Amino acid sequence: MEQSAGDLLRRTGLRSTAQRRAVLTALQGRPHATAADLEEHIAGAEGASGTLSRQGLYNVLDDLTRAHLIRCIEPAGSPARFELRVGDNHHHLVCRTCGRIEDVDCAVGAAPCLDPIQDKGFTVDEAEITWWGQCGPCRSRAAAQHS
Amino acid sequence: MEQSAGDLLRRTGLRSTAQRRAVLTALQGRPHATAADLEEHIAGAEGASGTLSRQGLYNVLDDLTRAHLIRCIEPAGSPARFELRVGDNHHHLVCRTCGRIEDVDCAVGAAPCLDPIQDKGFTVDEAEITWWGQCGPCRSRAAAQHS
DNA sequence: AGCTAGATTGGACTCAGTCAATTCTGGATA
DNA sequence: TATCCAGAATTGACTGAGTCCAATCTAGCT
Repeated sequence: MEQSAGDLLRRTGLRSTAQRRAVLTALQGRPHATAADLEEHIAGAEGASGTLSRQGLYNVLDDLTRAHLIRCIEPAGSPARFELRVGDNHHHLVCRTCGRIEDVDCAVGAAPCLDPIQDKGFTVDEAEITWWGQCGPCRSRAAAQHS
Repeated sequence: MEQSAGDLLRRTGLRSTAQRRAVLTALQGRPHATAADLEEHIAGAEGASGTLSRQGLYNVLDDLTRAHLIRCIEPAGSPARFELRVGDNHHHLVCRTCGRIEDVDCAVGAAPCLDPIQDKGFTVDEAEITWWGQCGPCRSRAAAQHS
């Protein structure tokens, strides 16, 4: 795991540093983590290198994003969130009540929404879709107190 | 215009205050304005009430948003932006280079993207689409210096 | 004209992220 | 395997955007 993160980095021409490996590892099983989530997890991680400065974290996230190893999403009202899934044209469902985020696969290319009806002279390179609503648990909780 | 803003407010059960009327008026012809844009415009407006505190501005924007008189969008990397167009299911094109935002009409209900393929138990009430790319002028400018 | 719930103000504060100068280190080279 | 240096990390001050709270004001009902 550590090894594969290192390979991944080297393959994309980035140096394999403890900090970058730690961020990649922390993101596994922690989809949509915020910078604060990662900072906390890495600081509390047992094992060798358990430190990473705030600035360092932002640098790493920026480097990995530009290398397309991770993706950054910023739903309204939330700090930036990061995920390992890249290049699969997936989108997001966000719960207005608890902020939970779920991935949603979307047909690539075929869906009309991926091509704006009027492109207004823009060269479009990405379509980002966010569905807003309420997740099951929050809906149940709201119904239970039927006020 | 002042009058119609007042009517609009009263019709939705909100008090017609100088500050709220000023914000609604400022938003006409200023689509996708940020809070700072509005603050500056209102402070510099000739006519009677040219003041509005920062907190007041955010309160007004919040009130108007909850009354569905305006809509708030927050493209990644940009402060919140406000617009008068509501309830018409339109979406946005954003230029990665200059930040310009254009409205794009989208087929209501019919487009597959408006219904997530997997809803993961969510009750979805809004689909928000942002197309990212480069606008015509920025593309020309970039091509001109063909570096 | 008076009253009061609702609206606005001012000022301190938080949160997320950035800048700049210095120090450190991965990994290519000799 | 030791050296070197461009790329990476650290520290700490700083900014921008928005929020909190307590005091004051006012739209519009009576």
